[in-house]
Amino acid sequence: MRITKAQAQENRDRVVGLAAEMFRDRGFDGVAVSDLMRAAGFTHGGFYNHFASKEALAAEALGSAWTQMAHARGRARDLEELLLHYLSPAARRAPGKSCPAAALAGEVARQGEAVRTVFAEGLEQMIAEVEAGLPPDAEGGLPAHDRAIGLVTRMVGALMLSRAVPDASPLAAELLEATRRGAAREAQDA
Amino acid sequence: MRITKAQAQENRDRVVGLAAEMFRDRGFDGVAVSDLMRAAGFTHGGFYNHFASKEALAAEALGSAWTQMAHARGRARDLEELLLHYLSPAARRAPGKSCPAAALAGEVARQGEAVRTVFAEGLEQMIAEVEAGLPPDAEGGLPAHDRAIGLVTRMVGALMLSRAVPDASPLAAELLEATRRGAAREAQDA
DNA sequence: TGTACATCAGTGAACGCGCGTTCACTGATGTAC
DNA sequence: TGTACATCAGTGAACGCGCGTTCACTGATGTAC
Repeated sequence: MRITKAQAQENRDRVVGLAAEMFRDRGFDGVAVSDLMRAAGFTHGGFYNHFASKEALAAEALGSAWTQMAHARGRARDLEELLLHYLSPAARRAPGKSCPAAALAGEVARQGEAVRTVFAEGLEQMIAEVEAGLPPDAEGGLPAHDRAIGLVTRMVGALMLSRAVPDASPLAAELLEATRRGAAREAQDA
Repeated sequence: MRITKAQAQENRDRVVGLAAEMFRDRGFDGVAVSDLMRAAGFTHGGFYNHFASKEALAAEALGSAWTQMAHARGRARDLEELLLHYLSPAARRAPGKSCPAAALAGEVARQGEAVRTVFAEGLEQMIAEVEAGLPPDAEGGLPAHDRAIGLVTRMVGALMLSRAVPDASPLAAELLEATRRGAAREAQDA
């Protein structure tokens, strides 16, 4: 049953990519190793040929999710367009294809150092990119770094809270829309 | 072994109160029914004399956590003092005694309707209280409700993200401090 | 280039463990008279 | 007020189940000659 080294690498990549999506959708605890391997088209026994543990995969999958997110950010022309996508009802409905922070921050806080470090790196990069898209500091205004942190915490908080509230609740949409208005204003004029 | 009705009610209350703290500290999945009952000084078998299921308790405990939080908010003299407590390193270190939203929003999104409804009610109340503490609308500024949502999403997002990042990471403190500065400014002048 | 053998990705059964929940039981409390 | 019995909060063993991880095995690939 041995297969090509290239094929093995491809299989491994598929598992990591699937994990990046499934973990965001259902949480780390919500995805069993056997679920994941079955989704990838394998039996669960082979998992440990590729990964030292489920937590080691979690760290890798989180990194992969951040990379995907960074690409999605790159596709937006400016901060306003980014906000529109980030805080869309579609993003709310599809955590698996959206921001890792909004989907996993709560669980990451209870994970080991490796996972948290990867989380911090991705978050730092997100803040830096948002900061780069901001208008220059106005006198009497806050420095761009503070403003970037304010925007990112608002984006993540709003998406997360909107998902926690019942789908039919007016709050679900309101959180996204109000944050979009408030954040867009900050993205334009300091 | 039967005990007084008053004693039984007291025992039940103790379990709910403990659950409110333990769930915030370790997440719903991180607290076993037997853990909880042992912490309350009982064996686990009696749990179902009081609660229909673990999820039913989760809904009640979340309500209890929100009530505690509302009392803590009431103790703050103004929005700025509230921010100072909410975004303090002490709050970061003690999720069990802090905001239910920051501790549980991610997991709540994957819970049943009952839990999510209780979550929405507590969040709505928090937004309303923050709104009541805001300065009146300035012309050309955003309405107070939008500003309140902006503040709450920032507070929750910042606390949550700060906890997800390694304790030693500069980001952990930076997220809290930058958000405190930015939010305090918004709490004062529109 | 061809042959012999070591490697190792994937298989599927098995492991120990902790989980949520159920249940027969106990005995002090609550209640009907 | 006193007595007889039903109630039910708490006990602790047991349930079925799914989890992360391990392991002996398979057989095509990779490698040494």
